[in-house]
Amino acid sequence: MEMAGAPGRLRRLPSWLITQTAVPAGRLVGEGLGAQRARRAHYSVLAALDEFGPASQAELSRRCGIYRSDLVALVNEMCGLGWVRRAPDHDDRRRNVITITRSGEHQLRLLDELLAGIQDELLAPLSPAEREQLVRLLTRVLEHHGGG
Amino acid sequence: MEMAGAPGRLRRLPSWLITQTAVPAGRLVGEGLGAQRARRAHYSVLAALDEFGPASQAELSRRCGIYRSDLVALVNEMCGLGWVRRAPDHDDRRRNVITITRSGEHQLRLLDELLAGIQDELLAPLSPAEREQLVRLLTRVLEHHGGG
DNA sequence: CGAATTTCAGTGGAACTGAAATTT
DNA sequence: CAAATTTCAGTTACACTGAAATTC
Repeated sequence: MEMAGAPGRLRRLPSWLITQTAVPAGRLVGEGLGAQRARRAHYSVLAALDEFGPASQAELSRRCGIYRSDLVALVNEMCGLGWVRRAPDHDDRRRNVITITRSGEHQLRLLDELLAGIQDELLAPLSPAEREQLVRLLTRVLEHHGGG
Repeated sequence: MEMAGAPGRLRRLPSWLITQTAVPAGRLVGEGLGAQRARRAHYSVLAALDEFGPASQAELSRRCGIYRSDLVALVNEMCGLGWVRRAPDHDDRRRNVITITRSGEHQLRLLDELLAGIQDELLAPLSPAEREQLVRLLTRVLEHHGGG
């Protein structure tokens, strides 16, 4: 929403700046992905499968920071959209093996380009050097809190 | 949750870093405030009332970036906790005037100290100069997207 | 009349918890 | 037996929408 004249206490509070910047970030990404019938978690799973190959839902959970419980419905959706396949793992029958499809790979490339444009929009006021600096700082904060 | 080995596509994506850093930020703030029976929005409203004086709910909505609809329940809670008072505005009978109480001012100071400690925890890996740099970069991004 | 304010009743994605069933 | 995996059934804070009633 449009915010006018927030209190100085908030404007100077790093945690507030981070969560508040996450609002337009999430909105831009959500709108962009939504136009391709996708959400953030979909992209994360596609990226993990593309980078690390077929994986169990538990592994996807760890790689993507998505709860195992939430992954069930997510993989259901992605199967329905034809982006991944779910098959039982015959070596460990507790597991499912999730595999990206051709269609999923195509979707991933498409979302890559879409998201690149969204980064430009989100970080419009920053120079390339400043964008890198922001990425470096956030990466260190995130790694410190169990993200790495 | 614990995340291990996220895909490079995600780790390099600024929008992902921002929304992902917002998770520990929101968790730390939520836990800290929760110990004082407070939430983020409570602090925002107290800060706005302290800095700008008594205000209508619509003004608080604009200042804090909280929807007018959500402010109703919020102010109800804060009245119940004794942090603010709600009174009809006799000059404009559409409005309520929300005023911070002594107890609310005391609570605000308490939350100020609590949140200062949480910033230290959140930004632990960054030097003071780097924290300022992060604040400057995020401020510019936020102002560009209607936050200022 | 149009516009602003308060309020109620919702939706929807996201983060998170607890537990049951199965298998290792 | 303990530990891991999948799945289901929730909860909670948050961002957001739509509309009614009242007043300016």
